[in-house]
Amino acid sequence: MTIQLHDTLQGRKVPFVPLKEGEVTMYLCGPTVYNFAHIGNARPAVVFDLLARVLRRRYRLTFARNITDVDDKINAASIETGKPIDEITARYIRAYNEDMAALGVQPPDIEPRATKHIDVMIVMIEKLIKEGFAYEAEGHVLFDVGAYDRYGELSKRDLREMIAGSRVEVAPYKKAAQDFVLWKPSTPELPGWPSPWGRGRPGWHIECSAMAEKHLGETIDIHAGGQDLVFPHHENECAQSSCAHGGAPFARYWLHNGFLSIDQTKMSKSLGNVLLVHDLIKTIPGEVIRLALLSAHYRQPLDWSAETIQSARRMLDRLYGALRSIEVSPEARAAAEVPEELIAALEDDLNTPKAMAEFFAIARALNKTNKPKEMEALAAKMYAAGDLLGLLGSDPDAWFAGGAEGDMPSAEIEALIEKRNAARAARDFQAADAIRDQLAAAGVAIEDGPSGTSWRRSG
RNA sequence: GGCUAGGUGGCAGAGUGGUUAUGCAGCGGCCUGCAAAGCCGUGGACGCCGGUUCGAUUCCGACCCUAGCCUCCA
Repeated sequence: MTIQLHDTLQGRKVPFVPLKEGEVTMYLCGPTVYNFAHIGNARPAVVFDLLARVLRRRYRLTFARNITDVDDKINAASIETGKPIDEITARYIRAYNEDMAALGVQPPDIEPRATKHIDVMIVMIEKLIKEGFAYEAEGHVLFDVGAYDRYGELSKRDLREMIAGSRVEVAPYKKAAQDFVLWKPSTPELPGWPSPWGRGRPGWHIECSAMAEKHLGETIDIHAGGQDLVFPHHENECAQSSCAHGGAPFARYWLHNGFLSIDQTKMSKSLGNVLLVHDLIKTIPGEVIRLALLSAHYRQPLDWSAETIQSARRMLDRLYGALRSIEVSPEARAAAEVPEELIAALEDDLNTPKAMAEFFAIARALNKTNKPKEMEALAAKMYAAGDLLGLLGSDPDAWFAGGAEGDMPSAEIEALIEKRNAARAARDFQAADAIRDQLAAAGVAIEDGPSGTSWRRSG
């Protein structure tokens, strides 16, 4: 079975066949580094990290995720804080990578920065002007949408309707309202680079086109990002790249993740409900956030709430619970393979809910058996599945010990359990239950099993 | 207004032209000193109205509702 992916351009799920056999190129629109990443930013990072892991099983993947480090929002942040632009971008690039790492996101193969690719952008813009797809006007260079007859194909928009419905005031130097900026002039205070059109800076869309071309070639296999980038960002990238490359397709598969809402409402600064990953990971294990983001299919909308988090935590409780007190030798772990059904689910347009159902099926099989060898093999299988999904990276006991904030130190808990077990051995159940109540009051739940008593912070 | 996605059991969330999603919660049982965890069993669903069909939650059409985009935004 070939991998199936939903392509936005074709509007349906299609078999994935890379351009070059055995090799895949993928580009994901990364962050604009003017602030910490919020939970909505984390969704594409996590989702397409998983896709990268799935693709790497079969192909040699080159995965690029850019960093936009020249942008009006960054300039605004600099003016607002009085801090130099470099300091701001360096800070948030580092924070972004730390935050994503906490969510189990593996670093991409290439992390190109816009400011390091100005020369490539200028070459591309020159080419677009030369070929008649762009024009210069008052220090700006604009893409001439009218010169490209396939504009609107990706976002399924009719150009005429867009002009009619345009709500933006059209700059006087534009030939047409929908023409977009490739290059714009900078004032002396703002970042700028010399160019044939004077000192200036690139427009947003050209960055991705230029960086994708430089690192992945003229036609890339997969271009991914959030649904809201389809228009105008990806439509414009598509137009620029295709026109600069003699009509060659820019991306062969366009993947877009659905939107994330917070308590059923749109996340926005004005509502004050923007949740930063940086803050969330202070109280919620990164693994919980990752699983929560993967708990719905990537193209579906996902609502983020206390319940979403709780639910992901419970799922991990169950998975870790199955693995508790099972020793897995390195040999067993090396021999273990991810179950085919789970891989099949992921290869079917990244059906993570189905994959999780398969994951739970192994957990159930493991809970059911009491044959040591089988248990070890199943546990090893779970760890293999966890490696693919970017989950189960902790030791099970550590997971339960750290599940929630507790004011009782682990050593004290262990001591009380020992005391309670002594009481149980003496059949003094009243004393034993009193200790259990005491632990429960401190947020610690205990479980008596055949191999002794285990505990967890229940939160 | 236009475009694009959706509307599934108490909640989250897959999937399918007729047969168990899965997780959490509920109920019954086993296990346990009692619990918990686990296991077994169980109830409960496909927005509304038509159409196609032996049969539709699944296909087709209309309608209602929701979200995103159309302006910076993952």
